[in-house]
Parts: sequence; C-alpha cells; structure tokens
Amino acid sequence: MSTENLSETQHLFERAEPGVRKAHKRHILSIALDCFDEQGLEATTIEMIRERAASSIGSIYHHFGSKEGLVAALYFAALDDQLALIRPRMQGAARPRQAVDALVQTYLEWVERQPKLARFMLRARHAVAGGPQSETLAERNKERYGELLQWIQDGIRAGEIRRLPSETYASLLIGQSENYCRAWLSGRVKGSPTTYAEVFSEASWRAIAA
Amino acid sequence: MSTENLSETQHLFERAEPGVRKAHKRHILSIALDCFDEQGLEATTIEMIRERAASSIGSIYHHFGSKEGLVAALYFAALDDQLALIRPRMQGAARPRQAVDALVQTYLEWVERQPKLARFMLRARHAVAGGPQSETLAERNKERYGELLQWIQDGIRAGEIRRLPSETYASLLIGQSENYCRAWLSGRVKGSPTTYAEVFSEASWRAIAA
Amino acid sequence: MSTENLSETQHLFERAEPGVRKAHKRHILSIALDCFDEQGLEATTIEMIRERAASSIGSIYHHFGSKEGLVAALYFAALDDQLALIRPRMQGAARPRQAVDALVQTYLEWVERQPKLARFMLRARHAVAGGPQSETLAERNKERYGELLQWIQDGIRAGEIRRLPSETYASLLIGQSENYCRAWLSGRVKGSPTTYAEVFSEASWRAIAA
Amino acid sequence: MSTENLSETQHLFERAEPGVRKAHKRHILSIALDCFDEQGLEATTIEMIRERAASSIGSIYHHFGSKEGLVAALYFAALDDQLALIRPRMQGAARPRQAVDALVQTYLEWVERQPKLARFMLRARHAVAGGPQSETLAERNKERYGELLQWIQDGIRAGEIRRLPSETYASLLIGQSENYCRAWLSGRVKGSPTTYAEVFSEASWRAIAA
DNA sequence: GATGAATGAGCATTCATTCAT
DNA sequence: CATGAATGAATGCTCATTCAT
Repeated sequence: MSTENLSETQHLFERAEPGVRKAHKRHILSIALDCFDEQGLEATTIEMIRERAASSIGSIYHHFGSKEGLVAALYFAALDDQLALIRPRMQGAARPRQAVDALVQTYLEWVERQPKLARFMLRARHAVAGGPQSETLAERNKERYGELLQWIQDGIRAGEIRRLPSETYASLLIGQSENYCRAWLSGRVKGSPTTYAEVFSEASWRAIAA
Repeated sequence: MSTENLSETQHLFERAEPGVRKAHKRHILSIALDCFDEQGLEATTIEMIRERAASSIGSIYHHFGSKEGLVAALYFAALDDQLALIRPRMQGAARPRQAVDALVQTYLEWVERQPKLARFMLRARHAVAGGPQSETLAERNKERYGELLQWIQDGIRAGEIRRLPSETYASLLIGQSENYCRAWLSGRVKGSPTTYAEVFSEASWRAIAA
Repeated sequence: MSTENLSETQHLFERAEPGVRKAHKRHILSIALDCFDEQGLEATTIEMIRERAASSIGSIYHHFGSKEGLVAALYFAALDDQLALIRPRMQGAARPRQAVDALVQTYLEWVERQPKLARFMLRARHAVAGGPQSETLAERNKERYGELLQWIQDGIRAGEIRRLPSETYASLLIGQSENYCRAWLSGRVKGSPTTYAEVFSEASWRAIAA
Repeated sequence: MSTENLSETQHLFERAEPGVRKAHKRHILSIALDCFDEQGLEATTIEMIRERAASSIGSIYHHFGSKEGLVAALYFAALDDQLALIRPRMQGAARPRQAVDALVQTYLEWVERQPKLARFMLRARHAVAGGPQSETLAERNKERYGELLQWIQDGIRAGEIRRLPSETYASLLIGQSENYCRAWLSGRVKGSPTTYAEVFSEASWRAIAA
C-alpha cells in the first residue's frame, strides 16, 4: 500500500469533489479505486476494500450505502477531475483549431496522469448508466455535450468547421484518442498517449475542418 | 423468444464456426448471447441459460467446459462472423481510399446487423483477454493487424497514405466509428451507424491520407 | 402521519404509565407502536423508529436501553391501558353474570379502540416472556389472574358458577373473544368485535354457569 | 438429536405430504421444525438447520428455494397432518353434539401429540399469511371453514344449534381450546389439554346449542 | 440529556462446478 | 452424450449497540 499514491489520489478527490471533507471517506474512495483497478469491478469485494482501507464494513455502508453507491461516487469524482483539467484549457482557446488541440491534448494527458481513474471510467460507465444514478449521469453528459456543440456551432458559422450530423461530432473529435487510450490502458500498445498528441489532434481537426 | 431471430443467429454461428455442427450447441450459444445481452456477462447465470435453452447444466458443461469457455466460444464465433463480412470486401478494394471505405462501411454494417454480437464483443474482450484463451486472442489480433499494416505499407509506398506511428493507424481508422457504435449500442445516439457511413469513412481517410 | 392519532396514543401512554412525563419518550413509544404494527417486531429497526420519530439513536437508547427494553415498555404500557379500562367496570359488577358481561364487553371494546396496541400485545407477549422482564410479566399476570379467581370463588360459593379446574376459567371466559379478535385484527373476519359482544359474553357465561 | 423423534416426525410428513418422497427433504423438514421450536422462527438460521441436518446449504435451497419457502412447506405439512386426524373423526359423528366433541377432543389430542407442530403453526401463521403463499393459505382456510359451516347449517335446520352470526362459530367452537393450548404450549398452565377435553367440549357445545 | 459516526458479528442467498446415474 | 441433485465458499448487506463529543 503506497502512502504517496494514496495521498495523491486523495488530493484529487478533494479537488474533484470538494464536498468530501472527511479524510476517511476520501481514503475509502482511493482504496476502492486501487481495488477496482487491480481486480475489476465485480471481482472487488467490500471485504477487500475494508481490509486495505483498514476501515469497517459498517463505515463503508454508512458513507456510500451500497457497493453501487461507492462506484457511482467514484465515477462522478473521476468525471469532475477530468473536467477540472479539460474545461479551463478549452476556454482558453481562441480559435476552433486550438480548441481541438486543447481537447485532444488534455484528454490524452489526463488519461496518462490518471490511468487508474481512466480505466475505471471506461469500465464503470455501463454500471453507473444502468444504476439509480443514471439520471444524474445523463444530465452531466448533456451539459458537457452542450458546451461542445455550442463551440462547434460558432466554428461552423465562422466557416472553419464543416456542417455534419450533430450526433457525430463527439465521435469524430475524441473517438480516435479514446480508442488508442483503451489500447494503451490495457497494454495492447506501448507508446504513451501524449506521445501521439499531434497525430490525434491533427486527425480530429481534419475530421471536422471545413 | 423470436424463432426467426434464433435461427438467424444460429445460422451465423454455422458460418462463422463450421466446426459447430450440432444444432444443440449452436442453440446454446444463441441463447447465451441473448442472456449476456439482456443481463450482462456477470449477471447471467448458467441456470438462466439452461432454462431458456431448455437444456441441462451438464450438457452446457459438456460442450463448453465452463462459463468462461462459453464466453470465449461466443467471442471467437463473433470475431469470425465479423471477419467473414469485412475481409472479402477489403480484398475487393483496388485503392487505399476504397479500402478505407470498405473497412469503415462494413464495420458499421456489421454492428447494425448484429447489435447483440457487437455489444457482446465490446463487453467480453476484457474477459477473454484475461482468461486462458488470451493467447489465441492475441494471435488473431496480430493476424488482423498484420493484414491491415501490410495494406497500409503499400499505401505509404504509393504516396497515398501518410507515414505515421504504426501503433496509431488502427485507432485513426476505426476509433471514430467504434466510438459512435458504442454510443448507438447503448442508446445514447439515435442515428443508425450506416446512416453516417460517409462521414466516418471520410474522417478515417482524412486521418491517414497523405 | 396523522398528528391526531399520535397525540391520542400519546395521551394513552400518559394515562397508562404516569411516570412517562417526557413528551419525547411518549412520542418515541407512539412511533414505535406504529412501526411494530406496520412492519412487525423483528422487521422494525431502531433506525426506522429514529427516522419517523425525528429523534436520534442515542436518545432512544438513553430512554429504553435496548430494543427489547422498548418493546417491554410498550408492552407494559399497553397492559396498563387495557387494565385501566377493564378493572373499574368489573369492580362495578354486582353479580357474576354482570362481571362476565363487563369482562368480555370491555375486552372487545378495548381491542376495537386500540387495534394497534392489541395486535402488539398478541405479538409481543412471547418476546417479553422470554426476555429479562419475564418476571415482572409473570407477577402482573398472577395479580390479574388472582383477582379473577377470587371473584370466581365467590361465584362458586354462591352456587352461580360451576366448579371447574381453575386453570381453565381464563380460557373459558376470554378464549372465544380473543380468538375472534385475532381474526379481526388480521382481517380474516369483518364484523367489529363489539358487534358480537352479546354473543361472546353469553358464550362465556354459559361456559361457566352452574 | 433423538433419532426416534426424527423418524416419527418424518413419518408424519410422509402421511401429511405424500408428495415428499425424498427422505432427505423430509429429514430437513423435521430438523427445521426442531430448530424453529427451540430458537423461534427468526432466530433459526439456515446454517443451524444445515448443521443439525448434516446437509448442505445448497441442498436446502435446492429443495425449498428460501427460508420462507421452508417455513411454508412445514406449515402446510402441519396443516395436513392436523386435518388428517380431525376430518375422519368429524365425519364419523352422527349428531352435532358428537361432532363438537370430536372437533374439540381431536384438536386437543393433536396439540398434545404434536406440541412442536402446534407451536410452529401458531407462530408461523402470520409469516405464511404475509408471504407469497398467502393465497394457498386462504384457499385452505376457506375450504376448512366451508366444511364447518355446512355442518352447522344442518344443525340449525335440525333445531339443535342456535342461529348466530356465521363469523362467530369458529371462535365459539375452538377459541377456548386454542387459548388453553397456547397457555399449555408456552408453559403457563400444567394440565395437558386432553385432561380438560370434557370441560372444553361442553363449553363449545353450550356456546352454540339451541 | 442528546447526537450520530463507527463497529463487526452474523445472515440469507447465489452460483459455478462436480459427479453419479 | 445427457441429466440435475448436491455442494459450499463467497458475497453484499443489515442492524443492534457503543461511545466520544
């Protein structure tokens, strides 16, 4: 159990989810992430988390209600952490091309910095989408997608971006990168995501450029 | 339980895996696919499959050895089915641009025709990659990737395709489409994949075009 | 949550157990009764009571010591409430026949007025009898039974009541009514207990009349 | 663990529920009865039953589905056992008075012979009535009550039985005996039920006699 | 007196797998 | 090849109770 790693991840949760003040709760989230990452979602048991977190079963249930609740809490914390990195960089972009660069580059960066969280998000999306928090998730996604679309609309009006079916933009912008990150996160390719940042942001830009 | 659908899927297994002669074995695979699709991999129990297949526990174990074995058999059958559609179309392509079109178009088509198999493949990859069949899977992927690379090399020599890090080609070619298909398969977008075949094959081509 | 009902029940507790001065304690008893009635004894958790009573776990334990203690307190309060109705009416009876009428009639009346308490008493007897308050319960019962026997002895000497095994009088006097009340309290019969007061007191009288 | 008792009780189950052919299933029922009797319904755990029955958890669930299912199976077996004793005796009664005698006498006899089953029935009625078998229970009761009412109608027409509200007959006939049996089964009175058979059947007869 | 976070023993139930027939 | 009863380790979760504040 590496204490350094724990405090780092815990710090992230603090940033991502400021409501989580209690060190104990953050600690459990951090340990749970390690377990989910090493064992997988289903294979991780509450008992494993309890043991590594040196906590108690009752305490975990007191804070998260259920295993599903723990997964959801972690998922939204990860979502917030990712957004906290990406949003300011995109807002700092003056032109569409820069925005695409910022989006792709920052996404790749985040995955590289937070591989556990990234793996967890890819795995847990389905579980959260099928659980009682599905509505919260839908709202968050709508919000994110809305920002993206707005920015694309501006690009279209400026004649810099092609008019394409709106459902496809997200896939055209992030699909290549996500596909590569999936491969990297599961060890099928070796080059770290940011190594190819140029390649992927160029591809994303070409995909939507007028 | 639609008998038409069952027989169709069973037919697919016959094509994909000619060794599976026994109707009973094919029937079990078909039912298992339905269960995995409706309940998820972990949530599906052998008992569920037994009940819907009107088979017996012993029979299932006789044919597939274990639940993991059943998943693997289904996975490779799906892989074969997909390849059986894609390979001939790509071989019929004269030029790189046509090959990209064929690859993307056929992938989208297959997902649209076989949504259950597609969902299953996306879900089961991890399970198969971590199981005892991981080597077989690696070989198959290497083989597929090799074909792709070969064809790309030719394009590069012909000056039609950009020289890019070889690890990135697969993501650049199929990432956007896969991302969209994931969204469609889980209901997050409505337009069926082939609707946007042009958009995605154009994006893939631009991503790698010289 | 009907405030009227609550205050009424709380009032009862005040009458039955004058020591319970604190409104808060009475409130908890009243809510506990509701929970026990709706969920059953075992199925009711301290947490449920805490929530509905808008109290705290600590407070409940401060007042009642344990769940068992809460059940016992409620049981004895119910016992007192019942006795407070029955005793004066029986003491007002001049002749055995009138005493039987008073006993049966008042029992039926009480059950009809306090169905929750009645259900609770029938359910909780076993729990209290097996708990640390079993002695207190035994004393109370002996006391009650003693009064009854005394009054029957007089009836026997006066030649109005048959001499029967003393263990059987209680069952002969109240068994029919209790059986009907059980059925009514669990919805198996519809006619309210007092509707048949005549029938049951006549039966009780015939059972013991000389 | 008395083997004699076990085989005796198992024999009863065979009589009461002929469908239960499997010795193992009967054995589990028999052990479960012992546990429920000694510990109470809620306090008995599947693990206790498993241990004393020298069976396996899986086997218990294979046969009964759930703890609730085990309780229900035992309840209906007890009901059948009771009916198997009472019904023929009542059918052998020529006149109402004899029928009352048969009913009361046989009920007391059964309780005395099968105290465990009797205690169990008294305790489990509520659980079964609130469970998924509630309908089956309602049908059985309706059937039993129907037979009783029919026989009472005949008595009324013959001028031997008073016309009373039909909802009250059952309580008037069996209430006193049941009340006494409850007391005996929980040790509050000492005289065995059949000792007072005369007293209770006389009381029942007086309660309804014209 | 009041509070509620923390505890952890204990429970019902699940389910992949085995194996005798 | 087919069957399905039997197995039992493992799991998520509950809930009465404690105790520091």
